[in-house]
Amino acid sequence: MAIVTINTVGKHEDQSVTICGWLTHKRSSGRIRFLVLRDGTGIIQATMIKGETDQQAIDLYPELTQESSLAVTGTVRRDQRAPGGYEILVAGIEVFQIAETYPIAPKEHGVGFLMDHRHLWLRSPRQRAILRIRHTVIDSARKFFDDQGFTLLDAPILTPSSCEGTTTLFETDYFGNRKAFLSQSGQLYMEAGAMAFGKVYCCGPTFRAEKSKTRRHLTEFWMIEPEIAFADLGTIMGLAEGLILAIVEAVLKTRQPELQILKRDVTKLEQIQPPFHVLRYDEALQILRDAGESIVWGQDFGGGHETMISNHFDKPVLIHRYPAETRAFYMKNDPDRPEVALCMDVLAPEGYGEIIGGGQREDVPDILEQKIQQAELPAEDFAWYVDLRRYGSVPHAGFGLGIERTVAWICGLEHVREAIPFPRLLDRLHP
RNA sequence: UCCCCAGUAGCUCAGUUGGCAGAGCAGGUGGCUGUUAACCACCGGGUCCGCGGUUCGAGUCCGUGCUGGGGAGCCA
Repeated sequence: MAIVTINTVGKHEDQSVTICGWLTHKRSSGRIRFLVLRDGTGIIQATMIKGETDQQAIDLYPELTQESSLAVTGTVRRDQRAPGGYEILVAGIEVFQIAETYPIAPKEHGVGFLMDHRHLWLRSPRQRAILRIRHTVIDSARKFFDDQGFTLLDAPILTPSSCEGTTTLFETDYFGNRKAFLSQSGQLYMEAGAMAFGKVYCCGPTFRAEKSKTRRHLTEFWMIEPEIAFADLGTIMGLAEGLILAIVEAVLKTRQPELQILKRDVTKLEQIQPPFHVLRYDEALQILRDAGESIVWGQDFGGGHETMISNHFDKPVLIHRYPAETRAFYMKNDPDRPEVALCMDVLAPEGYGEIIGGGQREDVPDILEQKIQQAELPAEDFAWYVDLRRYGSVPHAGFGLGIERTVAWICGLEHVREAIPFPRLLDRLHP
């Protein structure tokens, strides 16, 4: 007897199969009983009818609780009344375990309760849809880079000092007399990689010990960060557009059922077509001023500002050449206009905010050293980084794409916490 | 760190002017010959977040602490 998965059950019409899965819920009416099974690939209804189903299985029905693990054997039948079009006419049931009373009832629950039960919440259709889309986002992004000759280069998680210097870091004292920190970006290491491989990217977790408590923030989140040698700001702006297009295309192509579960308006995703809108910081500033915001040149945009800008457009917006003051020390200033940096952000549509940040890196050793000093960073920690400019320095650029914000945007989520299997937030570490 | 909101049954919530603690779901029992979060009847289930105060009387009003949620700043 072949064990088949629910998504392939249609190929076995009128054949006897075994399905291994969990009972999501059950119903009965007189002499007919229904089990709804989930196996990770789909959901199917199993039907027990007196006279056609083994009496032993029918007698088992009252014992079967939500989330009990079962192997159900029976005949695959096409039936209009069954969700999914097919059902199993049960011959027999083998029980792996009768589950205890399951905390997550088929009804609405509060966020706090669901977060406390995240390990079980993952079983619900909505969460599975989101996390499958996350898989596709990461997978398609990696394919995009792989196909263009990038090398995956994993960045370290434990680092001797800050990549950016400003944000709060997670500290560990494991390394004796010197502190170590959890990485907040793999970028500096990708720059070293770009000088070795030409084009590299990393994809991994990053950590920010900021006391941020908003729907866009996680304490631990994932980034995919490409870095390219012999490249300038324009190169990576094109790369960013191509990456987002590739991700959206892959999700639309392979995740329609999941988007449907999420009730996502796919027309919003279908209109993500090239070319994206490209604005200078000054132009974005003008949009805000026209909307009545009193914002002065030199100020960075807040979350509300980003939403206002992105609401002007129906696809992602690239904003470039922000005031250098608002950017990290490693950004190269525009030689034609030194008060702005050769940097760019990509704002997702529908108010999802910044999903990409990047730019061209400072490639002159003396200027970089000055910037490190101005940022009041310990020179010795960055000596290796300056070395990259001493031994064959080249123009190079890269960016980081936030996985969870991208997933939240594509899925149309209210909060990034659902875009990662086990979210770590301010004051939330469990489960 | 700051601002706003909430905390009542396992879960989601209602609880009037301060006057006997409630419903739906989940759980249990029974019924129903095709259900779609099935339905119907019945049953069990409470530190009303903690502490202090006002009052004849507090789930309700006041103070305070804790927990959770939303937002700001900062960021992806």
